[in-house]
Amino acid sequence: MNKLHVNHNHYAKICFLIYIHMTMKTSQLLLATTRETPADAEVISHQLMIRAGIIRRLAGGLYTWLPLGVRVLRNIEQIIREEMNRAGAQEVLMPVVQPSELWEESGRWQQYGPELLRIKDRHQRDFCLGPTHEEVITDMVRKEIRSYKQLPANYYQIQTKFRDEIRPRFGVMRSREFIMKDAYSFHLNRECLEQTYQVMYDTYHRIFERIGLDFRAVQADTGSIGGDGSHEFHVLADSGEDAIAFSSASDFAANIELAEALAPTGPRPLPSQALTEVATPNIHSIEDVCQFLSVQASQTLKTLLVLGANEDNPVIALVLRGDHEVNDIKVEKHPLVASPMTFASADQIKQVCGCDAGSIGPVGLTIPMVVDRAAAHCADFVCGANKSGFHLTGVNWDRDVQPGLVTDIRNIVEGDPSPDGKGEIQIKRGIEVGHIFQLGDKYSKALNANVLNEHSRAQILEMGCYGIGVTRVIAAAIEQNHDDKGIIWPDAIAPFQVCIVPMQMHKSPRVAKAVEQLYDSLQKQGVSVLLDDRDERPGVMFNDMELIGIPHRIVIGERGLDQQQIEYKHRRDAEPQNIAEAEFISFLMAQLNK
RNA sequence: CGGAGUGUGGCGCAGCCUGGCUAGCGCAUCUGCUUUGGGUGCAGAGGGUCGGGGGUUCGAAUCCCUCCACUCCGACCA
Repeated sequence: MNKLHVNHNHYAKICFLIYIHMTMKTSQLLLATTRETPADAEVISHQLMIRAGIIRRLAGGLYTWLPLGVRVLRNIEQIIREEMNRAGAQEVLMPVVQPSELWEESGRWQQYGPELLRIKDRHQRDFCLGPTHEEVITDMVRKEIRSYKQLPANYYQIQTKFRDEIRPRFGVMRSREFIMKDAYSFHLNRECLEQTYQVMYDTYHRIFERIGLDFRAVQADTGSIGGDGSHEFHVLADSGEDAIAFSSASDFAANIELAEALAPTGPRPLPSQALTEVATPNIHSIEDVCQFLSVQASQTLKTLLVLGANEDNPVIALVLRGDHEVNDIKVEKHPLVASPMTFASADQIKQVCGCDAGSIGPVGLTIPMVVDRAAAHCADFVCGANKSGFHLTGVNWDRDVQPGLVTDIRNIVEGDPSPDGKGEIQIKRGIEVGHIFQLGDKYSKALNANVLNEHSRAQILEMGCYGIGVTRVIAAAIEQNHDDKGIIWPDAIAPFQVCIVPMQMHKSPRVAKAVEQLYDSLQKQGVSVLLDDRDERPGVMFNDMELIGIPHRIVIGERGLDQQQIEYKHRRDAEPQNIAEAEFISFLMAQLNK
């Protein structure tokens, strides 16, 4: 009995807290809207976040979240928490500041560049601000998890990260400090990892669907972090920094860096021209060559010299069609080429080819040559003559030069066949908001994270890691949902679901009474409401509410009350509609549950 | 890292080249009036060591030196 009573009080207290959090009057809220667009904000989401009073810049790549912004953040975090918990993950919270020892154990203290912000404490001990938490979580697991019976396990946190970006820009889209949900799973074997990976893949779909974003999961490169399977989750937006290749006919989607460029179909055309050397004084770039010789870029070949992976072949030639771009990720995977891909110096070029960069070509080269599939399919092409100021025309493989190693080393382009054999490639831009990896044993091995298996043998764990850029999701949501008046929040993450804009409330007791009544009953229904109780002109209030993107707007004025009506308009509607006062609450609840 | 640029009330800018009254303007803020279904109008007020330091000069926001901060562009040329 006593216990129940206590619980009841506790429950009432929680309700009260939520109550306060849900509703608000503008007179109590830091509504920091501005009429003018900041000069340094380049993308629309950054401009609107500042104008709507969501963030303020403190220093380069560092932002303060104002009350309105925090409400959006919390909404997103809540969705993520619910879905992660539902997927069986457990929440933890790890330090932002991390000791160098762990990073030395994993080898990343040396590997990471200046992006890792290193600091010393008063005892001159080395620390860093965590750009990610593989080391810390692996350390936790190796200390806490002893038995295979405790596996699999998935731990996540929602926490601040710091990466000292070369050039922070676009507001919170590429900031130095940002909030991330990162999760790390641990398994006895790869099959188990793959299962959890699939669960996370599905969970991410649920999360981004609930937030209300138009997104795609795409196959991605595993990057420097290592491992096998990886998907990126991209919000589609023209301002996105990443290019994604889609098939027009199937659900194939991959980061442009990873999508395989297939060989052109059909046999290579037969030679029809004679090999000719032409003088091309001061002509270097493909563009110049095309203009000078009146040929298409696709009829030319460019030859790049990069450093080799071993001393036997210090310089390697890469041959691509003039209109194609080299893909350094693909190139670095080639056994002959040094990783990271590094261009040969001018001196090395001179030594190997006997000419300047700009006149290099495959004909007569004695170093190993890696030829792109599309380049290998060209006939009667133009290329450098390995003689400064000269090019060759009418060049043909086999007849004039052996193609050597033919493979895929370029970026896929629009119109290429889809790698899965269905349809053509289309390219769209996306904002990366999530990334999931099968890490394997990279960190668990380095940090010796093992458990005893059923045979009482120590066994290194398999790991997966799963990130969501929480703050970036907000910017991406705005990029995707705005108009010339401001933000249009998806309902699930809006700082308030509903706003009430009263007309002349401070002069009309009748309006004031109707407004208070509605505000109270919506509060009781658990609706998150913002009441604009400022003594401002209607235009000011309308503009502010539209700028900050509240999805549902209620207007109460003498005019409507005379006819027992209340005005409703969704942020996306062109025109408001008048609803009978008596039915208004049920009407609104129906709108909210749409 | 390379290149370009900026720093003047809370924000956005003018003034600087050609040194000289009391450093201006717009927005925002405060007061009063006005107005009230789409950023209204009028009047008034507060708020600045002109990024820091040094120098030239009778006199420096302005010219010179130096330091700092920030922003933008570039980092595949073949």
